[in-house]
Amino acid sequence: MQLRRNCDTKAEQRKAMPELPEVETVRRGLEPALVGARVVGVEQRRPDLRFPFPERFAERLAGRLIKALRRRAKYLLADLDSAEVLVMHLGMSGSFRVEESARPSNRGSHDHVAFDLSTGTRVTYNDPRRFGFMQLIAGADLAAHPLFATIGLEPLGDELDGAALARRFANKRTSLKAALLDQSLIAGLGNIYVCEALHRAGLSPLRAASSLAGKTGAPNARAHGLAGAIRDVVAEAIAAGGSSLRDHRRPDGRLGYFQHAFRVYDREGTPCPCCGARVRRIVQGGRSTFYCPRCQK
DNA sequence: AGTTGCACCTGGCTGC
DNA sequence: TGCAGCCAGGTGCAAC
Repeated sequence: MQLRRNCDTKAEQRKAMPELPEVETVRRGLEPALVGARVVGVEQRRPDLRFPFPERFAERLAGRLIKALRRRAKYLLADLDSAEVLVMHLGMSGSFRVEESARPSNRGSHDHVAFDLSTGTRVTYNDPRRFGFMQLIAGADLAAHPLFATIGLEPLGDELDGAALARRFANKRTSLKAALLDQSLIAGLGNIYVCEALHRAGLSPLRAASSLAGKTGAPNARAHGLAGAIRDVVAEAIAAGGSSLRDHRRPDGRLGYFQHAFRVYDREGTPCPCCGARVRRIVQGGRSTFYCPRCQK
């Protein structure tokens, strides 16, 4: 099954970071395989990823029923019948592969964990850069856990609107770009979707985060526009199957490929699709920012 | 306290 | 052709 099509831009060939839409796509792909299944075996091939695996990781998972698979920000949360939650983060290059246990493909050099399920399915986690990690956390402690206690608004659903955005960004001295990347303000956005949302909203990444509210603190048109742009960009990417490109496979084992063109991300020097001006690349906080200097003010 | 910058890690690309 | 060196990025933590 080959889903790769011709790639025409550098971005499509090269970039594939699991931001919220990609993680949600992975969740939806893994859900049918995991939920309702029991873990019958865990093959853990190294002691750590970004962080060490939890103590007695395989032992604590063995025999457990997976009751649900949720997502919070960029985290996948598998609810177990032991009242623990398996928390998984894909880092920058993590991916899952689903196949039959009886006929597993050759072990990849970066296959770090494999879960064998009661259904005869094997789910393998692969992560070349090992920026991902897994944790086991008691369900009752999840909300207060340091990983989740300070996480910001979900861009999906109805909690993110202009007022919430303006409130969160009020008094921030930093740039819109940096504020949008801050997971404690808005959850799940990474470099790609921040660039895209700002372009869509027509706002400069250099603009002060605090400029989304008027003197009274009320959200202005920029706040409403940006909130809408974030929701739209994320929803469209999920609908398109996540912008999962080369080093990010969909959990069914296929290359996650889809029709999705970034308007500015990694398109330095190419014409802005809105006005034709050349897309500019700058560095903010050590990260590339791509934007249109004419459309985005 | 709020903000900035670096380390972690590896594959892929660029330039010699 | 081969190889060294740089770049990408999410997160946590150290340093201003």
